[in-house]
Amino acid sequence: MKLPSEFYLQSDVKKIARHLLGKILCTNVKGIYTSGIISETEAYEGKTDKASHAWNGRFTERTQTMYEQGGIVYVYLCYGLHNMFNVITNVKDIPHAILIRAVQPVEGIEHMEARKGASSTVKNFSIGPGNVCKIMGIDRQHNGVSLEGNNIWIEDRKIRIPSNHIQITPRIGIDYAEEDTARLNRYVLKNNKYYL
DNA sequence: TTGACGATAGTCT
DNA sequence: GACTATCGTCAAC
Repeated sequence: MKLPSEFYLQSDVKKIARHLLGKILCTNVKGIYTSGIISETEAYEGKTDKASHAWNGRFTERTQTMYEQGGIVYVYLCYGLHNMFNVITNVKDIPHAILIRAVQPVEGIEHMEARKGASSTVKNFSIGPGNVCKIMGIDRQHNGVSLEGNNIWIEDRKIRIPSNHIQITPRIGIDYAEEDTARLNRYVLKNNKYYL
């Protein structure tokens, strides 16, 4: 059921981002198991993408995770308080990443509610990259963790997403990226109450 | 060593 | 719809 490591090694990060829709993101943090269907992703195309932390080959202590081989997790802090969860793809030294922006809660919903301190019926309960991390229990301790391990992984439960249920749009929240802001790298599951 | 700023979310009008 | 909390990172000094 777990996605094989080959899935993350593919070279087309946009294609992977599209195929992640409908997959199940699972976490087991501090003995608590939760899972959700991935319903929104964004692809970041490494060195050639100004919106990426690794643009133009930028390499720092923080971004070194992105240069590892695909199949690991990249988590970092934004605005001083929000964790962002990314899946690293492609082979070593190609810093491709996919930001998970939204999920649809499946298992362990009561634990998600406890983590967030709110009912799952509230608007935006699981929408937005910061919220995804919060309800799934993901934080910066998980940076660099393998998706083949038993803390965070992604399963294929054979949920088929018809291509006409996928909406492709420009990415958001990256106005600083100049011309790359307009790239159509965002994939959203349509007809789904768990998306905006 | 320091300062400017961000792949946001929640709150208040 | 606008406003701001809040701090790790990074690049410049």
